[in-house]
Amino acid sequence: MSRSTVELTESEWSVIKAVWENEPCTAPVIREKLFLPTGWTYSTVRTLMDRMVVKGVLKARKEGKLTIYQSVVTRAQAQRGELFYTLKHAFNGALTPMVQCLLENHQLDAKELGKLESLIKAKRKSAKK
Amino acid sequence: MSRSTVELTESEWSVIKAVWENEPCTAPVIREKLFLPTGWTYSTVRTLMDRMVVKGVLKARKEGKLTIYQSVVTRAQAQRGELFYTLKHAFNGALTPMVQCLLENHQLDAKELGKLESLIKAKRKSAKK
DNA sequence: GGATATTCTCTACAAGCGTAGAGATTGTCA
DNA sequence: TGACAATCTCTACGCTTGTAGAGAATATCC
Repeated sequence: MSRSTVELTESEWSVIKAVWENEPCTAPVIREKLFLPTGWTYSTVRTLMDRMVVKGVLKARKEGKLTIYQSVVTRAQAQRGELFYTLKHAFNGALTPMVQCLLENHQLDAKELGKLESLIKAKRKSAKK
Repeated sequence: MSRSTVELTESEWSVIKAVWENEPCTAPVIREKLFLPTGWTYSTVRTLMDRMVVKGVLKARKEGKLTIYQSVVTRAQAQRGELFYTLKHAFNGALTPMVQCLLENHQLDAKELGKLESLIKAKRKSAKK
């Protein structure tokens, strides 16, 4: 697990999500996918992607005149990074208040609540041994 | 509830936490509190705080030559902002996977698990009616 | 009333980020 | 072989953020 916490901006989140769903892929493909929600030009998308390569969250290789991009950071890694950033800064590392905040400000149906309960049960079991 | 989602940078989190614990207070007090963890100079802290006033997360009033600061955004609001940002971007709004990620990457003792369970139970009860 | 300490104001600067245009290359098809 | 179309490269510019110094204003104490 190569860590060292990933930090992504809002725009970078848009890009990397599109990459995850289309990789390996070129910048024009990503621009295409993001055009409706963002309206970004090719230049914008390309700049974003190249900066993400520098940051190490994407990698690029040349194939003829095309540049092919792939993710370096997995979705799970990025999620962890974001979530633990929040846990640390907003909740001083305390998990329970975080979950509490989540529950208090979000509508959940019985089904989802049940799912959460079984997650906890499973966790309890795995922790025991 | 005055909302419209708050966004704070890492530095701003440090500042506002210190403010919550000391308000109403002056910039030198905050600088004092943050000096050990950050090493920031007075100028740095002051600039940060004034920018936060412009953003509307702090407010300032003059009292003689002193400037007294107070928070505008509550801890709960800031936590919600941060948490829902993460929920939206990293988890596409899906709460269960978010909690799952949390549980999978964090050590929890039986006591904490129990607490989480009772949170869920309480939620279920309040949702029912 | 001058020396010291405290706090303030103003200005600055480099890096990061959001956004994009201009023009060069290259591939393709009539 | 020339006209389009697709893609790339390079450059830029304004805003935000992290960080802070220089010097003015004010209070304080001998």
